[in-house]
Amino acid sequence: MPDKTPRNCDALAKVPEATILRLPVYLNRLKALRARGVVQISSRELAEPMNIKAGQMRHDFHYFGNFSRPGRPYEVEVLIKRLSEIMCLGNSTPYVIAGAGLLGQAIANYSRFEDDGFNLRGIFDINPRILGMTVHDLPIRHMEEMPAFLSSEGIHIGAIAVPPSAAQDICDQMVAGGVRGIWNFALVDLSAPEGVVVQDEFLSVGLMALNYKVKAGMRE
Amino acid sequence: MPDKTPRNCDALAKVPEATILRLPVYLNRLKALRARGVVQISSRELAEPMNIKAGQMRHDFHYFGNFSRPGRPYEVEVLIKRLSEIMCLGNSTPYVIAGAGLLGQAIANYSRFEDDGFNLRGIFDINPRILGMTVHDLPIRHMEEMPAFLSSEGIHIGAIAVPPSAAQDICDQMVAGGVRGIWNFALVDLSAPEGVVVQDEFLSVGLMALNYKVKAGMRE
DNA sequence: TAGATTGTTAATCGATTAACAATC
DNA sequence: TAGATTGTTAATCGATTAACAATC
Repeated sequence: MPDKTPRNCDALAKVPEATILRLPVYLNRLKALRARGVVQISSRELAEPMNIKAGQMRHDFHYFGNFSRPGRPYEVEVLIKRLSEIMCLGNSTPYVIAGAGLLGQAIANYSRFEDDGFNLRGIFDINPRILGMTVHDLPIRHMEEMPAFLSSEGIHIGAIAVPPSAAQDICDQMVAGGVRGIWNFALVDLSAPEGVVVQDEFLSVGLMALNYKVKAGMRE
Repeated sequence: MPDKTPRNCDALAKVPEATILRLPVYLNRLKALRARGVVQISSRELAEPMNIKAGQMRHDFHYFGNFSRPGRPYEVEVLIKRLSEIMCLGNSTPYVIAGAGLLGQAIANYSRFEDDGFNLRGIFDINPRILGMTVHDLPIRHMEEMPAFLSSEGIHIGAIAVPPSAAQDICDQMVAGGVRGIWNFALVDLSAPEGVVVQDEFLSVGLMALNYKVKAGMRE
């Protein structure tokens, strides 16, 4: 069985968006299983607790070559390694947070991101009362320092956790500092130049969708 | 032009999941426009800043009848009203938060949810050092009180912002208290009985997907 | 009228599911 | 062998896009 392209981060092209969004879910689950001491697992045992069909998961894997051999279960460790490569989580990825309010601090202290290969390098705000205070072992710096900081540290990912009214300005500053990916928690549609990825994390969308499904379900 | 079904919350059935997830995005945008004093707007002006095609948005609207008349632009106020009805955001919806850490507090203080018709009624934790402290004008109560509180207040929606190891237990308690929709921030796959909706809000999925898109894009 | 807009259907595109050969 | 599993393709299903009639 000849090994198919693509092994790792060289993938892309025809990999569906929907698959890309499921890979992190698989990875999370696999890490939880590894922590419980699970070494081998079948596609059914892996997929079904996530409410995903085993065949769909195998189909997703198939975009990236072979993860096992027919008849043999998956090795948890192998899957974690392969999926981490595919998701480009190999070397530590530095990022910053703009906004040191409760949400910014919650993100900063969410240690799980570090297990996944992300490394918080700076957190910024404009509130003089909290400047210099420490969050997750980092001093809160003034927002004015951010663009130069981003350039000198070579950081390409930034999270925006500021009020909507300030978000576009912060976005522009991040882009000026060389950021290529913006994780946006502010409830505004940011405009960013071609080549900069904006990933919206609109929490109220999830809450509204949940509410809809609950109320729709209660009528049936 | 006879008015089509369904006017409001009676929709469902054949409305695609993808459409349901876009309605809150439209609603957010419309509220921002209203705040800026915009009264009328065309589908193009409304959709394109959200990176959504005007035709797709009209197609989405079409599941719920007519929002304007051919040749006439949309009235911002009318759209907000109609979309709010469709999303069942009419009367205030009570909810609770389990976990009063940074993330739980961030959710509690995210005032936007109130504009959207949600009403935080309780926040629970087990850490004795923070019990009784006030978050968003509510005392932090002990988790043991939660099921009875949920029943007596008739609350159907709960957010889980506790460590993954505690999440399934909290989920079970919420279900016991009558919750029908769980907004899950803990990185575990919860199992809940038929009829209970679990909406996962796995932040690390968004960060990993962003990282992938950035690194994939940088190679091209 | 001429240009622009919404409502609506048909055509295209993409994602999921089903099925099964190859393998253990 | 018999039963179970992965890899892989084809068939189905659902969502997006294109196109245009009706209307202003």
